[in-house]
Amino acid sequence: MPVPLPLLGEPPRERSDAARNREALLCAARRMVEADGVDAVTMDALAEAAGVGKGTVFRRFESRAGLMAALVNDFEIDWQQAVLSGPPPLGPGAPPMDRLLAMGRSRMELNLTHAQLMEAAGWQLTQGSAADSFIAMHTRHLLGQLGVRGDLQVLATALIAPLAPAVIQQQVEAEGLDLDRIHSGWADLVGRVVNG
Amino acid sequence: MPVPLPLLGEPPRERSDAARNREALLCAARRMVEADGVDAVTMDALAEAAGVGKGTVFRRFESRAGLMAALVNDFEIDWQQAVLSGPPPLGPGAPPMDRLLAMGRSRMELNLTHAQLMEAAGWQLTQGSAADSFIAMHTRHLLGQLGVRGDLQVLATALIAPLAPAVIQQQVEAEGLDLDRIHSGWADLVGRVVNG
DNA sequence: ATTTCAAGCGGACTGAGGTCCGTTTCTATT
DNA sequence: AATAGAAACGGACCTCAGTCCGCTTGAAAT
Repeated sequence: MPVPLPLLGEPPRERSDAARNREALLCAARRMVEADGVDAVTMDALAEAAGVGKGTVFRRFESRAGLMAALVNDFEIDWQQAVLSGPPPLGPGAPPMDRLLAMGRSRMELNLTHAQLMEAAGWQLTQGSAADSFIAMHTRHLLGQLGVRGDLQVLATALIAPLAPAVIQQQVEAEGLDLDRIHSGWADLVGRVVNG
Repeated sequence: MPVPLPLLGEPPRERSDAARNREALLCAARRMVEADGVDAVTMDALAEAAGVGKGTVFRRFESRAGLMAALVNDFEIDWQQAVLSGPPPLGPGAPPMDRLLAMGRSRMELNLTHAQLMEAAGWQLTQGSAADSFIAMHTRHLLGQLGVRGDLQVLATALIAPLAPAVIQQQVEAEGLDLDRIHSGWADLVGRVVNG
């Protein structure tokens, strides 16, 4: 019988009860975040809200940070889709510079909106994981199209660093700047890099 | 009698036992960090090592992050001194561009060396506190001297962001880049900004 | 339908950060 | 030297992330 036949290295597929619990946990977590904020999501409370044991929560998500990363992942997927195949200027079709500036703006907004969640996700996602890797790649790609010469890997990393949730949040909430101004400054920076 | 006389708003001076305990705690903490790393510094262990109660630790430093911030503060003071009145090119006397590049290099090294400590200090210091404020101010000042036009506050923040401990650490430990390369890339960025 | 057993489950338990409050100690004043 | 009261102290106590292990269950094979 043509069973899914476990391909080399593929995890052997999730059991149905496991899948059900994972969904229940994610749903409950989203509800709790929406209702009472990120801090209200304790692992015990989440387990109870989802009607499972605490051990199950950790089995599914490893840690609190892992859970938060899973929540952030939804937005991340959408955003990557928008960049890869959404409408211009964020998506393909617009001139590279327009796309780069749109990416910066869009990322600032995303990072500001979900700053708390991303903070709670910690290293699991904020730094060093697939998300950052994707942005760096894309930025590098656009810089290349714009004819920028130099160490594009390091340059791209440097250009996205100011978009980090903590940096944006600091500027908005402590220094009282608005996103327009921050984006203008960043656009200025990008402009100088491209025309340097 | 010429008592210190409490100047308006000055905190009323620390009691002698409090000062003694603060020193004992900081010493013990430094020893523990050196001996077994940042993670080994638990509040209970620290209290016992310093021979005080746990409540005292929290009275002095508010939180674990606050304690770590106090430890980082030592290095921070030294660094700020070096920038303000140390030998060139980091200190005054060298051309602004030399100073700026030296600042970047020096800060990268500092942030990489104490990445764990700074991470543990969290928002207390990594973002939004006096330390960042000082660097931003200084960067802005140098950019001004270099004749850079534009929103210097935002521009300075953007230029400093890639020096953040997490960013440097990520590049060195996960991407395998060395500090020379990272600094070259950053210098390139700065050069483009100044000559843009 | 029955068997088998890996995967999943739950909740008691541990360890660490942070709080509280009754007790002790410093210091200013008389 | 005695006194008063504010500041500091200490450690029991609370919450919450994370672990462990004996029990249960889903699904593949007979």
